[in-house]
Amino acid sequence: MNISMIAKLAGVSTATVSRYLNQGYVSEEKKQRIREVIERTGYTPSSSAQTLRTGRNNLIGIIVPKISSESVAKMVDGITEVVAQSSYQVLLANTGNNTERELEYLKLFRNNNVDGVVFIGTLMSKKHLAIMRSYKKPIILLGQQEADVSSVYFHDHEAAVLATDCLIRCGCQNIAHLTVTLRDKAVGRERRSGFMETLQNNHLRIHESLVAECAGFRAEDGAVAMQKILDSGVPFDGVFCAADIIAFGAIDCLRRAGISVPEQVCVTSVDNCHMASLYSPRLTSVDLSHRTGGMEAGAILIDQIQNGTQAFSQVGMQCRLYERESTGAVAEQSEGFSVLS
Amino acid sequence: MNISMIAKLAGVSTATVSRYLNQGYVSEEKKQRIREVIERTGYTPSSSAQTLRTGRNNLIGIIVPKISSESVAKMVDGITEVVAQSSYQVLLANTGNNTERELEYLKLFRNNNVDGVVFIGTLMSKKHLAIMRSYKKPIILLGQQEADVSSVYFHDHEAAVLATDCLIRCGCQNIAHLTVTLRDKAVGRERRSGFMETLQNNHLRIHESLVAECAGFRAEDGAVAMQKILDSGVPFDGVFCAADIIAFGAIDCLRRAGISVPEQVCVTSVDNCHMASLYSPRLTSVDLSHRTGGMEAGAILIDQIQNGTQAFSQVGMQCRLYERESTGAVAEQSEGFSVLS
DNA sequence: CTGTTAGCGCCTTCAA
DNA sequence: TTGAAGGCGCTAACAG
Repeated sequence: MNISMIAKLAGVSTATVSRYLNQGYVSEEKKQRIREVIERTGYTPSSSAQTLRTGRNNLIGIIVPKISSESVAKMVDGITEVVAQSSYQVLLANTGNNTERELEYLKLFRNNNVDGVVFIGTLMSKKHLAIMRSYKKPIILLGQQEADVSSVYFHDHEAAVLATDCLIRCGCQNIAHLTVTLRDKAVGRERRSGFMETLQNNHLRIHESLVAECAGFRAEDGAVAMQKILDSGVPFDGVFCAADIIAFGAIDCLRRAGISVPEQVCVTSVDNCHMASLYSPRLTSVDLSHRTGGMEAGAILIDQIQNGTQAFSQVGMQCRLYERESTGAVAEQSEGFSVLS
Repeated sequence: MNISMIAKLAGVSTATVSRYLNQGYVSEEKKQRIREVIERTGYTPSSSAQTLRTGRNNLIGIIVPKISSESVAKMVDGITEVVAQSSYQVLLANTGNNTERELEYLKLFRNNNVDGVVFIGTLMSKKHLAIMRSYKKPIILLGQQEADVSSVYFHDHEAAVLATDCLIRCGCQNIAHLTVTLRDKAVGRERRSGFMETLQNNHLRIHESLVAECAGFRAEDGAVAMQKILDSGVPFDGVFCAADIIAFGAIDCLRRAGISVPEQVCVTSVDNCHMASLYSPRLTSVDLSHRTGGMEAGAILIDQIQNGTQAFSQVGMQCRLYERESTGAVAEQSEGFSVLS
């Protein structure tokens, strides 16, 4: 079933059907006939033919490091929500944290396939930036901020400030930090600098032994790092963790060591993942608006595709602190199980 | 840059270049020349032209209810891993638990776009089944089992048996169950029937007031249902929850009621989500192999596409019980934070 | 082993 | 307002 069949059945030319389908320079009478035939036959134009002819694919590509990461899934959820309201569809490339594959998909998408790309980046190499800066198609970097690349980023530095500040307000004097690799600009560098800066602004000492780098993004990595700090023997009364999952590991480690949260040590982190409000103790954490960030990135991308504006835009998302039990706060009325309280 | 440019530069015909790109009925000498030109120019064939010509799209569609659900994300992760090893790419449709949209995407994919579909279903209506059974293209149902539709499903019934049996082995005599809507065959009907059957086989009484249906898949829904059972006043010493997230809500509710897990009440559930081994108490849960199920579905689909075998295949995934603190078990050596023990 | 050729289905001038 | 016609880039006979 193709356009010429429809044309024949409706007694018009293929050009008229095509106009009907697109712009609409068609008399009311013929419109009726065409509409009727299309409904009766259930005809849908071939997207590959349309693409071949117009060069437009109606496809956007998303490159993610790991779809089974909660924050990544939230961002993708946001993107798909926005995209679903347009005529675009989403091509998903899940690289499994493999940097080489990221580059491959970046190239693959550029050469063919898609009208635009959302790239959820973690470790940005020179190669990544080179490709992105010379990309022929609209591309939005999501979750990281880099010069000369349109990006939707999260306020990692500010989030760390909020989380650290919260510890200080709780009376913590000796604050530890569980960080991640500095090669990750957002989670590593930005959050660490927010932490450092806040301590300095409050004239608190930064003890080297109280900063430990986690080997990865697993709870176990957080527990190992926490243990390392415990082993150092330097006393502390607060811990700022670079991510919730690390905080869970850290709290677990503290529990095993017989240290209670928040009575002896307060804990904060960043991400406000789903379990943060369910864990025991409920975790004080900073929400970065991952889902909204995804929506924003999707909207900007579609706008760039449709208006051909390659203008750089850098958008930072709001972040917000949720104070919970791990810093001694009581659960808010609005969240958790208010039904029961 | 198209195939005829390459042909001209290499001094051969387009057909030869095409053969080089596909089957390869080309002399060694011309192969060399073509390879050289392609590398120099960075040429990639236009996938839309290929699709138009061959009818093959090299695209598979995945329809999911909610990408930000952990189990769904795991399945998608599995699918993408398998698909990445082929020449196919993945089109993701995230319906946001909207049944109408599921049907729309099912049709959209059928009419155009894709060579095959993996459908992660939850609530299967007559319409769903009708469309799937008359689908012109290979389609795999993932996570549910239905007659006349190729499917990769999880052993929900058996998982419930394992989880319930575990409670009985722990000495529980009055076991409650937090279930979900029976319209969800896998999570609702199958898990409930596994629970019922196990009680009967063990000559244990099923008390109506000890079975409560959760309004949804949120921790809060689990907490509300648990509270309803508490309010009934009927004593119980074990709870089997239809899903981990429900169990977290239930445990939270019990904690607020001053009931300790596992000392007074043992808790088990199904999903073995990431937090199950991190929660406090660590949650005894049955793993359904979501990720492996995704890989299986992807592999079967690609096989069906490539071999044209529309033969039905029904594959059930393995399930496995992980006994943890919520039923009084000590953490296994192999999981959790063995580094610290 | 290689080149010529005829479309795949659609959109888009151009002329009417 | 409409129809005729060319061609997007590629593949698969077919003939050599």
